[in-house]
Amino acid sequence: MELSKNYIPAATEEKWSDHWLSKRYFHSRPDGRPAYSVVIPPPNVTGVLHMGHTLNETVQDILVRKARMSGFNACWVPGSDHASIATEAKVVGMLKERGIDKNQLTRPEFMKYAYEWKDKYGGIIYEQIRRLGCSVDWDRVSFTMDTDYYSSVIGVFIDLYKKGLIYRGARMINWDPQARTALSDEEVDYKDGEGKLYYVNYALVDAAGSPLGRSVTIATQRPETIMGDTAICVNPNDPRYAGLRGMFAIVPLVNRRVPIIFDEYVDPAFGTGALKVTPAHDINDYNLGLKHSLPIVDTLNEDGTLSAAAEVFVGMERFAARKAVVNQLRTEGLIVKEEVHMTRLGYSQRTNAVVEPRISTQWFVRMKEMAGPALKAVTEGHIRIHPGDKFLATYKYWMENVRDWCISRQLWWGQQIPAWYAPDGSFQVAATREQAYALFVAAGKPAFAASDLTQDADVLDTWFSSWLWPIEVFKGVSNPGNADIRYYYPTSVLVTGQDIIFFWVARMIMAGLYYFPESLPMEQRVPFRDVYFTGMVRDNQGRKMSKSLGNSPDLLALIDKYGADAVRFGIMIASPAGNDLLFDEAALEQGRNFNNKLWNALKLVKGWEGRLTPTTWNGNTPFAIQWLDNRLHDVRETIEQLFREFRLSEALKTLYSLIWDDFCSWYLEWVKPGFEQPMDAEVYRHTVRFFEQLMQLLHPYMPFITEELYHLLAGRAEGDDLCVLQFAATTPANESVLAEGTLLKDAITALRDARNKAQIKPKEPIKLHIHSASEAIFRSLAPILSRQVNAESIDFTQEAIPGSLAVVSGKDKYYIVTEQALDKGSQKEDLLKELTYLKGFLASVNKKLENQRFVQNAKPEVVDLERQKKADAEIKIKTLEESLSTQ
RNA sequence: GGGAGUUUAGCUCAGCUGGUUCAGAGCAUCUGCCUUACAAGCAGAGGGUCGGCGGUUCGAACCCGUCAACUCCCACCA
Repeated sequence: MELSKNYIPAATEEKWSDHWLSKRYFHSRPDGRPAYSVVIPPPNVTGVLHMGHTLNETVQDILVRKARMSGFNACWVPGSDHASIATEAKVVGMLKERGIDKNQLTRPEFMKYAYEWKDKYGGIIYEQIRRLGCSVDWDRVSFTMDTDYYSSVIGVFIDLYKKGLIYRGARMINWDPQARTALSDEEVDYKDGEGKLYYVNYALVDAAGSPLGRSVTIATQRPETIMGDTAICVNPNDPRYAGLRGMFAIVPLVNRRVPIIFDEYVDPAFGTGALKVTPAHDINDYNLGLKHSLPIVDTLNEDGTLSAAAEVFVGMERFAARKAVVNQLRTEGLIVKEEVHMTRLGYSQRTNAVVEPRISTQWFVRMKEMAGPALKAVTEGHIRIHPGDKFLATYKYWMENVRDWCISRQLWWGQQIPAWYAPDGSFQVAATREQAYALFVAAGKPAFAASDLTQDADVLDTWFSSWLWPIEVFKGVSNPGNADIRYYYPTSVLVTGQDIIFFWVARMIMAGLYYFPESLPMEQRVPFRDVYFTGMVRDNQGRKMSKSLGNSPDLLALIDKYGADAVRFGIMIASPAGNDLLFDEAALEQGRNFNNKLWNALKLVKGWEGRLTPTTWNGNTPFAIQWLDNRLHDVRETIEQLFREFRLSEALKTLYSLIWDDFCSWYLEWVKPGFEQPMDAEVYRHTVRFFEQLMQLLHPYMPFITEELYHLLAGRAEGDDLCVLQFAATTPANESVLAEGTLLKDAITALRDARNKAQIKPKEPIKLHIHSASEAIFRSLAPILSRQVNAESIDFTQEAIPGSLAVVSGKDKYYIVTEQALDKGSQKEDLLKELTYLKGFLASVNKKLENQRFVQNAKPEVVDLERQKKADAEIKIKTLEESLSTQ
């Protein structure tokens, strides 16, 4: 079989992707094994996967594949989120391009376009997930607007409403007067700009309305809202205004008499310390109004012109009205000062119009009741957050300072709120018109027909559907108690971004605790046992990835260029848990190079296959095999520990080094036969076995190339595929074999370095004399050592060899004898440098040991350690001095 | 404005309960090699006052205080 020069990912990846799929390896059904279930954080249905997703998906696939190979029934549920805001914005944009205005469409017409859009673009993310090698169960694809899912969301809304956990309340929304629509917070861009602060005099009157000949000055940026003022507010602790108690002010232009109210909300240091209160046009004013029972005068129309309630300048556009009001106030001599003031204004992403804050009635979920148990689930350890407790503080802060959740959105794409309004404005919450009407009937004979009811126009916040995700993907809401939900819930681990800890993670915990009865133990109600937070992916300059910067790479292009395994490697190798990841293509190159390294190792090993010779070692296992065998045991235990701690990047680094250094650089060189020499059959058999084990360990990270190599290494029976090959139990390594390996590697490195520095040519053989307390060990290692340092002979000595080049490594001394003229200069220099360092080191250790307070206070084992260091340093110094004496 | 986090070699990061065989790894750099798997490679090497200052301690990258820079989430003050 001819193997190509380099590894070519494309064909391999498609082949295995298809094979795994046809074998249905990733399809899961409840059985006798323990479950390991993961639900994908559903990406936006119309989006493409960005590097943040790639990181999350890769982490999940690593965990899932590892579990699948470790005796678990692994189930990874894929899916997508209808993402009401983002998707609706895209659909509206698409319609605009076609010359269609959303406002001209009926709701069903719009929904038809939206579903068309979803069907067209929704598949892109699934293709990306497949190309990345994600081992998801394709039979379980879920979507937050699926029929069952939709009705589950509605059902939960109705249930919460019945329990009094959902209520209607006021909230300031962002209004776009040009588009005549409400905007989500995400659709508002804030820009700093220069504004003007106008200082306006309000005349004061007494309770009877008689002028007092005094006035109060307020500062405002929005004089056009003056006509909506319903109070003046000052701080009760502000001595300047203490005398105003019981007085009233006259609102200019409209001459409305409004009370002076006192509230600590007002900052005496800002402006004049007196605030005009306009409940209809500012959320803080609105809250003040609620607190002090003030009337609301809404002076603006939907299109941003002044309404009849303004009384003056009715119909004028708001900014024109501002100028007009200012002029009028100036004319009346009421403006005492104007000053420039830096301010931030919100602009609509859709029309670039300045956003107008507007009070509106919205639906809210009470959070206090739900936050308590959700906090407890984490603080009591029923859910463990990784890494460490880095995000615990954030979570606690959120749960303890929770605000009620506004769940209505002024959009069409989403689950429409199941509230039905009668012509008189009263309403009932029910799944259908008929059920709602029945409720009206039950409440008393209504004077209207069912057909007169209108459904609430708003839809629910996307998070109000995604908080049910870990339950409803297993049909836990729509078909309670079914086999899947009983087997797979709670899920094993949630992998997601730290930025949605509150939006999503906390709310899923709330939903799980709310949905499953309190009679069950907490650990059966929580949606997941572990949460693993990934950081944000940034570009290599630390900037956030964004479309406008154009620094967000196209995942499929990266896979085409480097291969999926290299992309996975690159994104994982420098991905500290919970920290931001600075994405750099250099890491992907490293991944590609690693692929190639594996490929070349395979070529080497396969080259031996054709010329095997019967083994000659008669039960004496060669050291190289003993050593790598134990290295594998050692690393496997390390890897298991790292996985338990979710330190996946560390685990990959460990594997990278095991494969590149231990296996390729050391082991393969140690067992490699001489030029044109045959390969020992037993050594070959072990080598293939080691290679398989390495591929198995690496498989969760780099599934394609490992599967490919597993099959190229040997013929496999049907169904013998790496992705389902079960790990053997780990056993501890033999420490003394590992120590001998270290000794051997150190000796080789030291001798090669000495050869380099003395400019002994690689082909020039040397005679080696070793002076070591570990002579027996060196004797057994001599065959490897001599080949690796090109020594034609190895002898053991008790004293320095005259005319040789001395090398010191640890406590051992080596003397190199060669025909070639030696350049001992740099070698001697090295020895002297080492000697200086050791003497300094010894001095510091001595100083410490002479310090009575150290000897008395430090732990005995620490003192012993210092004494050991002293003894070792003294031996090494003696060794060095002896060696130097021959130079 | 409130909360949280980060700061260790040129870059990305390890460093577990404080103890100079812990100042480390990878990448990049430099030197020598087209050595019979691999130049996308091999063999080596150099490189850091652990953000600044102060404190606790026999001893601090690690604990405490303070300052600075950067980041994220929330709120956005007339």
